[in-house]
Amino acid sequence: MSPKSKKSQTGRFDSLEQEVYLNLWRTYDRLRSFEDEVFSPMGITSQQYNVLRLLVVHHPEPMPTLTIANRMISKAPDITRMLDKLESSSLILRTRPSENRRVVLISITDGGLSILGKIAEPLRRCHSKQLGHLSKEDLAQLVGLLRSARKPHEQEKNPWS
Amino acid sequence: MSPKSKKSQTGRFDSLEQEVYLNLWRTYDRLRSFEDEVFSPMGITSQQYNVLRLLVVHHPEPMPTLTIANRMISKAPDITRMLDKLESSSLILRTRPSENRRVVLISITDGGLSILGKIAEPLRRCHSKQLGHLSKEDLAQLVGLLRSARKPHEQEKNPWS
DNA sequence: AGACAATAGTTGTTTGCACAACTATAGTCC
DNA sequence: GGACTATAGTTGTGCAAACAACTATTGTCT
Repeated sequence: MSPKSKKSQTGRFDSLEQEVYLNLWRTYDRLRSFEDEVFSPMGITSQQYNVLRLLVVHHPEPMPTLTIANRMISKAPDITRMLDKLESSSLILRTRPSENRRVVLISITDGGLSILGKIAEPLRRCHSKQLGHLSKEDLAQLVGLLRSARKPHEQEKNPWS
Repeated sequence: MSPKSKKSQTGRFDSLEQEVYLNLWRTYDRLRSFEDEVFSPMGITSQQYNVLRLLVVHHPEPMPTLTIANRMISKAPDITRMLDKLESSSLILRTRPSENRRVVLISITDGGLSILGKIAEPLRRCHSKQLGHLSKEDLAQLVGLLRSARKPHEQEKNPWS
């Protein structure tokens, strides 16, 4: 057996794929901490922020609960309790239409809109702290690679695919 | 105001940096679910697997608790309880040396080594399912971009920088 | 030697995440 | 039109993560 056996290709990783995955994990973890600094003083989590953001895009149309869950960045089996919190802080409103009493429609309130307004600027600064050191070309390339990395794992007709 | 105002550059994102971050999050989340399928049948989490992996690299030398915590991929404020679980499944061993009774040295047991052996092959398959569809060039480029993305946020003398 | 600071882990508590089982409402098909 | 299936949310439970406060041990300084 030469010194060039199976594992020597990537140093301390078992495969190039593993190296990518672990780098992805690490990078996500490092960058996430910056976002947390923006959201936690406002009393919301990044997942909750994402719900509000989805609602703004559709505003003034409301969205059904599970439609929101499916469009979340990270999947949300706990959507009900999450909306509970947003509702109790009066950032969203729930209504159950009489035409179809199965669905629960969610809409954003003025309070919700106002929080988004207050967050916008600090969040922009946060993203620039996270990644502002990369060139536009690198950023664009990174988006492209990430997209093709997860492509086979996204279902059709999903906004992320 | 032309239709090409501030936000039109990236469609539904506020900035290119945000687009990268959200893509990073989404991609990490999609790929993670595959790993979970490998680890949970073995009764460990991916973080616990990582502890074992660090220990193997140093084996047969033991490692102090906080050294492990610092080398983890995602930071681990909960390291004690995590090691508790590994200890109660007899995958690691704790010793408190009499020369310095502040530190707790952790070493991997035969049971721990054996679990790693059993996981190796399914994990390799998992990584290939996650990212096997990308070319070696794309993978290498992705690692490079991820590394430079988090570079300013890693401290010196950290194995991830 | 005694006070103070630094190091190394542990524990308390709260909050978030995941999976599965459950309830309620609406549509379908003899 | 009553049984069956599909859809839309909700709840129960257990485990993992985050942050801060705490204990124990060692090193330092006068």
